[in-house]
Amino acid sequence: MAWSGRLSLTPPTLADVAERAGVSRQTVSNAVNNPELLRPDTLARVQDAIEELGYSPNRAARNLRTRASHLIGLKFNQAQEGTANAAMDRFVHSVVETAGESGYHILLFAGTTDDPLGGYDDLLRSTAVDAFIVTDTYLGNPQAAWLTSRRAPFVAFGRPWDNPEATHAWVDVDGAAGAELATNHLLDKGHTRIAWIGWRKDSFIGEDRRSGWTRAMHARDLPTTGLASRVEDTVASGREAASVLLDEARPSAFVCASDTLAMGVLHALGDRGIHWGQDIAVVGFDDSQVAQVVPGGLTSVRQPLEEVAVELVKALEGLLSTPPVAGPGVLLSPTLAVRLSSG
Amino acid sequence: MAWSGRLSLTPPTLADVAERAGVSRQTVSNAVNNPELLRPDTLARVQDAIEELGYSPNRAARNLRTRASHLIGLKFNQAQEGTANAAMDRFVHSVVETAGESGYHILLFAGTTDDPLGGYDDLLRSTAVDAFIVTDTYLGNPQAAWLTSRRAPFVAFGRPWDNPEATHAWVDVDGAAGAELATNHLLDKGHTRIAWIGWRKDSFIGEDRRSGWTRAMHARDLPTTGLASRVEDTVASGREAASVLLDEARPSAFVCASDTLAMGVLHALGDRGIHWGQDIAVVGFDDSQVAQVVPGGLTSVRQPLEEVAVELVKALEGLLSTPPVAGPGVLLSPTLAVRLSSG
DNA sequence: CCTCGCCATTGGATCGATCAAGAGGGAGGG
DNA sequence: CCCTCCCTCTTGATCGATCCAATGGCGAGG
Repeated sequence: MAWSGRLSLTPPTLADVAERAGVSRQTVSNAVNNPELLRPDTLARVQDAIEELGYSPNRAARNLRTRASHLIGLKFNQAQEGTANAAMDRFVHSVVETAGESGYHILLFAGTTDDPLGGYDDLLRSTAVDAFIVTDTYLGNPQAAWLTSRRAPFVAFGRPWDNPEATHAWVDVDGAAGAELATNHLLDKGHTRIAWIGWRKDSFIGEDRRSGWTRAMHARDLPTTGLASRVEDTVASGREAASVLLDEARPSAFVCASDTLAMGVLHALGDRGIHWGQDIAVVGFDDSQVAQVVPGGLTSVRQPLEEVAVELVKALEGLLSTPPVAGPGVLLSPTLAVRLSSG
Repeated sequence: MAWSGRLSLTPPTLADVAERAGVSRQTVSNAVNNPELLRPDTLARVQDAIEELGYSPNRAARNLRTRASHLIGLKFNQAQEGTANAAMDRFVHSVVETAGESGYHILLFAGTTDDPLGGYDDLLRSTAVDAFIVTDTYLGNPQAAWLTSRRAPFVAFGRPWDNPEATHAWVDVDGAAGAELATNHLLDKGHTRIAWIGWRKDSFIGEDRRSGWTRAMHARDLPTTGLASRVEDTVASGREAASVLLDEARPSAFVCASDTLAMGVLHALGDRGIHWGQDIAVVGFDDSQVAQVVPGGLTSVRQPLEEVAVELVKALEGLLSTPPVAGPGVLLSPTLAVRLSSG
């Protein structure tokens, strides 16, 4: 606090504290970083001086010497307009909070989808960040491989689908388990003809989630043929797919790979004057804000993003410790937020 | 690129480049920061060396010497669960992108609502950031005053409602104009009994938006008495308020201070079997994802967050230049995203 | 041909912290 | 009584960039 009132605009340095406390610079440094090395009375004296001067170590100087910035790079991907996938918001918040507790801050940088490596290179070379958190591990995304080749420490939110040999740390949510959870929820309610609306076949995540639906259906000896549709992740596609399925397969419930698609289903049901929730059940995926506020509420699979953040930070701490500890992948289980759309 | 293949894990330094190019360190520094000072042939030689070695200036060292980190602090506030206000997502993305173009990165830190100053102090004292972007300028938030007293450079997204004397830079969106836009849109469609559902009276922002509705109504000599309700920003409150208004005031349209409240209205209309859009029009505020994907779409006032980001960064650049240039406040106009809920 | 002035370029000091050794003093063992 | 060891604290060097003042070379003018 103190220095803010002084005329000089430069914050106090370690040397200032040392002088005031009548000790050497190194002793002040130890008081901050290795208090157990000091005699209790000396420690107290130094801490008093720190308090009086309002001293806080200069990060740039510390970073320069220790070759660590305590910053974690995260590319901020904006949610697509017109979709319901607002997971980034919750995820980023969790990461910021968890990382903060471990002494790390999050540095955001912009990313364009057409240049997936943009930004990483510069931050890495200028040693601006200690590590990265990589989020979009969609098919063919070269980030992980590239970062590995650069020996850059990073942790991925998302499995390395296209490369089972990948050795980097990752954390993911079991999408199949989520879809299974949703399907079983509907099965328990007595539904037998449960349709699936998911993403196009080239999406590993979509196929993973779909497999959960298949698994749950087959476990009860129920057929899945003709009950699945794979489309783009837009409301319009979901609506269209639902419409076709309603005509051709007469399902009594829908499980969707995203809340966006689920909204499309609600739309299609509304078109026909069908009361969703009562007549036909719908379950979405991601527990977006949309699921939460749509009248009645949309039952949706909720990813444990807070846990994901905790695991990511834990993995990062392992990577950045000496010697680095590369943990294996972590797979977390989602939960189901039950609302009126499933009856 | 080159150094990634070397055995040594330390990136090349300015001295390495200097040696390779056969010039002094200062010349390399100039090649990077003041190329116009060098003779063209020298510049080319140095740039070649930089390229060959894959050199990028070490940020910590640069930050230490120049006393600037080129980082902007931003407290990341998570959207409330169960509300539709996902503006943070769009806003942060815009800021990250705009700041990036000016050579700044965004450093996120966590904030708890009960300790509004948490995080600021530490970042400021450790000179981790050059400036802050402050977003939640709700009533009684001490951030702005506190930062001013610390002489910390910052720009606010939001007017200093409770202190007209405040001299800091700010950027805001004209909420009154937004509500007026929405109301006029409905008036043009022939509605005359247009209700308002807004926030509690102690919200400056809420009262500002409300004034736009009043202004538009009065401009056409239409009454507003009995047509307004002020509640908490939740779906349930909006639903309840709409229900009461429907019984007591019989409006043919609703203008709401948020998409969350508008969703409550849709809910109330659904309860009564009223077809929103056709029978009764509804307009929300913020153009959240919810407004975009709800069946038919919710007409909503859209804040020009991209422009806001541009103005914020512009103001920051002024503040951080030497000498600092403190711009006045900037007030931007929102637009209206028209969808089916308004007919 | 020599001197002056200008501009590109150089070498040393510096930012503020931590690292790596080393110094001083008291306790314990021979 | 002396020596060793340990514990606490100090001193000088260092991280890699930029600032500052000074040097060198070159062309123009006398």
